[in-house]
Amino acid sequence: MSKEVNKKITIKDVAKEAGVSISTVSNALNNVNVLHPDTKERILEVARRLNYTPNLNGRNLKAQATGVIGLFLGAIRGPYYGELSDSIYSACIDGGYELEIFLSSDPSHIVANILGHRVDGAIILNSAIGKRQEEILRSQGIPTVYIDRILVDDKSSSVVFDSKSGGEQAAKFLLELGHKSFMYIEGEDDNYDSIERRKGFFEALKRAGIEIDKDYILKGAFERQRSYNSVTDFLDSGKPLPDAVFAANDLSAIGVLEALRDGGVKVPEQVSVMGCDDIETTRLVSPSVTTIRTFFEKQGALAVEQLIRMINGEPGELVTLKGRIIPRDSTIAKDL
Amino acid sequence: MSKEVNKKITIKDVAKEAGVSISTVSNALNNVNVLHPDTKERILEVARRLNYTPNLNGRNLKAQATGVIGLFLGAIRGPYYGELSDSIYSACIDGGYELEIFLSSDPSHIVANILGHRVDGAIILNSAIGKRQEEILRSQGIPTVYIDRILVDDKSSSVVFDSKSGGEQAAKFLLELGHKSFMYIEGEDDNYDSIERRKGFFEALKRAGIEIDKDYILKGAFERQRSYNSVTDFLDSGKPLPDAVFAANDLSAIGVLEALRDGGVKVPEQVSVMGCDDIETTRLVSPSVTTIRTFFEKQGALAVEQLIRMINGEPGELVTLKGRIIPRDSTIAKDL
DNA sequence: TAGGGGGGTTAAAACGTTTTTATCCCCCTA
DNA sequence: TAGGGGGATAAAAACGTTTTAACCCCCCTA
Repeated sequence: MSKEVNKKITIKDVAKEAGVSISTVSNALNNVNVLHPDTKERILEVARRLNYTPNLNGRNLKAQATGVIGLFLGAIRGPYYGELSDSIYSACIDGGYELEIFLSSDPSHIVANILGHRVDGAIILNSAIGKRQEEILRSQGIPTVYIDRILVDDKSSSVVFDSKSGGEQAAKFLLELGHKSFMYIEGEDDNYDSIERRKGFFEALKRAGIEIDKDYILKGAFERQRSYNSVTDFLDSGKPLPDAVFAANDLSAIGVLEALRDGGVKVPEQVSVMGCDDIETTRLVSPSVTTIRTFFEKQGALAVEQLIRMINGEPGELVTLKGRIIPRDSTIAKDL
Repeated sequence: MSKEVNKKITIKDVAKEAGVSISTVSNALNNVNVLHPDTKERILEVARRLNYTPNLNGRNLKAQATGVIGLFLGAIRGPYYGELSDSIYSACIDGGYELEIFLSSDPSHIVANILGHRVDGAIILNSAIGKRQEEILRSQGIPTVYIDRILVDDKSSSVVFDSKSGGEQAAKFLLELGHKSFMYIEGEDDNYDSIERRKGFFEALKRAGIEIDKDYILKGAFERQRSYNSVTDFLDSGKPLPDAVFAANDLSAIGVLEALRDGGVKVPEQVSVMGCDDIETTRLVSPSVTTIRTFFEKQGALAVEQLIRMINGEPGELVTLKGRIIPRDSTIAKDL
């Protein structure tokens, strides 16, 4: 069980084999049009034959720009991150950049990777990042796009779903269906979207003269199981049902649906339920879930666009996406 | 719009600020216990104050081993890759390695990244990789784990779900429920799992004296919509319904469910349906879908384990995971 | 024939680390 | 007092690139 030493092919090997200097090889590979066509062709042939692949550490060490964009996530599982990552990837390629994805929930580790890899820019979707890390990135002038918080300056952009307006839309939609009493299932504590959705929802209801009692604000943590439990506890308490439930995201709404079904409550006949995000599963469960599409594929493309703008020297911006209500079977007009 | 030059803090800056040489700084940072405690403390303080972060390109250029494992995927979206990636990440951390994820469907680009980043090992889940790339990796002695194909040698391991046995399990389960006539929804063409699942399913049925007619083998391509369309076309043809449908994966099974529902066929009363993989959605739809759990979280951990074994000089292995039937509401015993 | 010019190639420096080897200085001992 | 030893620090080489500046030849022109 010995760690084998595997000699990798370097530019030096190619040079020796082709009988030229390493600068000549470099020129041949990088298409600097200064070489004799025959020399160039010979070198390329040798490189191909030896399966030469440039050591990117060497290249990036020398280069002032690496051509790499880094995406920093806390985790990938779930219905959200995969789509987002794929769309970010496409946008990077279209923009002429490479993408590298780093998973981590340790803030200083994340910063070490951003700085250490000398990425040209970073896209961050990670609630673990704190003030101190933001400050370091700013002070070192790394172009950064945040997707789950708002922070805008010369080198920082934010691309966020307008969650407050989402909450307002939900309230408006449910009010127009004639509902009068409501329940809200909260998202994760301290989460930007969670806070804003609640704010928008509550303010819109207030404008319509409606307040929500504390007992009708339940914990959901953006999770299905957590929401299921909260609603089940509520049903056990015997309090009167609300006309409608707005959950901070779709997973949560699906948990609500299950809890109501298991509790013998008919949706949408007795209670209307709606979520937010429009993940695929909302279409597959029955009843299908009314929700707000947040276009998170688009968020990826916009994030990359912002990042490339900043890499090119332009200042950061705040980009906001509005949602759109997708009516499905879990909501129905209240018959009076 | 000028590309700004951002001078990054290097070890040299720290050395100058602390009034020592760069070797001393390096020693301080890497905990080589040879420095005077005061010097060390002073240097660490300066490094912290300047937000110094080592340039990994420099470090990796020098090092013979980078401590990095690379995960190479064609895409992340969907219910599968996210979970897998997360579990690979955890296993890497536990094993003392960093993980970097690269998205790409261009085979030579993938090889360029594996070799170019000098990762200590690679995990590949990408059907785009071909013989030529496998050969290059082998010839350069890069420890590699394949998750969607079988290739085993000194530096290559494979960690795959035993799809053939999965197909057999499905057949056995449905036969025991008393079903006599079957439909199979195929996965993606040329895909390892698709081929094996079919083989296992068909062979087990054959042993029971049952053959499936060509008209009852439908295209599904592992996709929900594609499967929906195929089944809908089948219903339109007016041919007699089978007792049970086995779909090559869960997404496909869900598409079948929808098509049957929309075609007025009751599941499981008229037709039993089962899938494979046990993605979360199978629990959420109604009826919930009977399926075979493939433990793809475990696959990640096993892949990393194999990789680390090979990095330490041991030869590759074939690791096979057996599935387990998860009975749910979409299957029922045939009443005779 | 001397000088200039230019096409083709190479030498050398630089990027930021780590690591091996050298240096320095002080104290101890003979 | 000379020499040795050892603790602390520094110098220098090396990793694999890219790039700038230099070089070498040959041909052309004056």
